[in-house]
Amino acid sequence: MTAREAGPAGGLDAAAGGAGAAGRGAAANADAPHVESAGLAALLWSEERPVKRGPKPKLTLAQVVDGGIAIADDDGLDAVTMQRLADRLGATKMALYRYVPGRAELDALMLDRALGAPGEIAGVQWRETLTGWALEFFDRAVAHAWSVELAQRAHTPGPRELQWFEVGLAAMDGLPLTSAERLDVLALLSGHVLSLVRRSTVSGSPEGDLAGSIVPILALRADEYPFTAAAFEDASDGGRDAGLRFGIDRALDGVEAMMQRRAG
Amino acid sequence: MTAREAGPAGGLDAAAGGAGAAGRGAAANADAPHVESAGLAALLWSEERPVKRGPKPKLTLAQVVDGGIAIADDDGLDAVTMQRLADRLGATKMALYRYVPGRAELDALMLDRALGAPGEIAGVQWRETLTGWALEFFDRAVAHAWSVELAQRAHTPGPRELQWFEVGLAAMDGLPLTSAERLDVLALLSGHVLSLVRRSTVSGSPEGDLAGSIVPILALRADEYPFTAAAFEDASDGGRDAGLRFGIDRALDGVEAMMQRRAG
DNA sequence: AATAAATAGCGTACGATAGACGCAATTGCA
DNA sequence: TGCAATTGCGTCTATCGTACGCTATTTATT
Repeated sequence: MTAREAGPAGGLDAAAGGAGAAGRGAAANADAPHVESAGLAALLWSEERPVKRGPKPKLTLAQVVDGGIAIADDDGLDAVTMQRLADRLGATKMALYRYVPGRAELDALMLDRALGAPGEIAGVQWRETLTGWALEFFDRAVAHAWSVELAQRAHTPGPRELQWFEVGLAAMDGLPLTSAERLDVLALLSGHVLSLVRRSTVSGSPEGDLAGSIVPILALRADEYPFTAAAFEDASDGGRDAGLRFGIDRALDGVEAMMQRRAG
Repeated sequence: MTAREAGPAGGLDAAAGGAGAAGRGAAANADAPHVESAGLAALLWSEERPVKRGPKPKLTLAQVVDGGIAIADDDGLDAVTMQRLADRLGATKMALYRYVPGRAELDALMLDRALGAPGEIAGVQWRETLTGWALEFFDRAVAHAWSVELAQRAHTPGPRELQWFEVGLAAMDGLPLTSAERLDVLALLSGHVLSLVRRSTVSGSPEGDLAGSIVPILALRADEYPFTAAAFEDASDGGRDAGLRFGIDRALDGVEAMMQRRAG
């Protein structure tokens, strides 16, 4: 867990300039050029290293990352241990460090690969484009529920994550909004989406969500929490992802209202 | 890591009915009545156990939980280990298990205690009340930035967390919204708030936020991500928590717009 | 063709984690 | 005065990430 400490530890800050890296958390296998100084950034942007001398690698970086994703999909993020990943790939634990500097970097690679780049989102109107953006983002995230955890940690964004930004911001091109406001819109939407992904599929277990654990408690203490008890009783049979649409629609209603107010 | 697996493992589902608990993940120290069958729920609602026979406990549950909170405030959630907590309290690691069944339960207790119950939120209008609700929620969460992580995991809500629901729902009493919609409003607001808390204070380190790590990357690849590069360049000197107000205001604008549409 | 230089795989550590188990000392109630 | 409950905690295990260095393999150079 210590190693999973978020923040700019280890090789994360190496992306901040290329020079001055190799600090205290110097990567394992400093002798492995495949990985070396540039650290995470080189991995995320898959900078090739054509120098070929020693034995041929048995694996590829993509295999390692995909293996991690497969394990996470099956049994959750915590099941992705170097040992289990190695077993799956038919290698030993330590062999993996020839491909990935450490667990933190593996996480970053898994995230960027699992989310993927946004597809072509139909829509000429900003509003339907942003709605599609949020819905597609949701779909990607629920498909790999563990990715939410990684996405909301401090991390170095990968190329595909930046693509999401790009597409989202492009949808707002020409609107009467400042740059900060555009980013705030995406933050509001993505925060909502990620929050809902968590509720939808917490640990993949049935009734693992908040409503599932809150209802039996409220049954015993309905008098202390009248509004809450009533709300959860009424809403128990609500549509599956109605909350997702509701939040997106309300957020964009709000943006629209602000722009109209600003225009008139 | 295995033990920190989120979801209804261990004693979490014990809250789901009282009966039928004590499954596979039976709590440590099954011989300790202080903790025993009821598990987390009994702890969260601080059900007393007046039976006094053996030696007097050196500590109290509150001391243990507060100790954990203090460590998390200082050095983050990952620094809260049973060992360190024991050192701080002048006890041994294993002694703590007399007060708390395990790490997961400690987390739940820390969360409920750190967030606390909402204070008296001034406001007669629903809108200003909900704004105050969100802002106060933000303040509480930033004061204990680690709490976001716990709040967004699957967990059993404690009494104070339910109080937040209650206050938020009460603010919407009488509005033309369904129960599901009221819950969705709170989900949208809280998702936004928690998301912003993460951005504000990721791992407590300077420049640990997304903008901090994204800017240097964009400097190298501005041509591939023109909108993103431009947006972050413009917005770099924006107000601190302007994004918080923006999201809250937009969300509530959206709710208002929907109600007006519905009314007329 | 022979040699040197890289590079991959990985065996063997180490320190830290959460937690199981059981013993010994302490205390209240009969 | 004992008996039963209860606390503190010493010991032990399984698992985690990963540092270090050896060996085998492959290519580039001579």
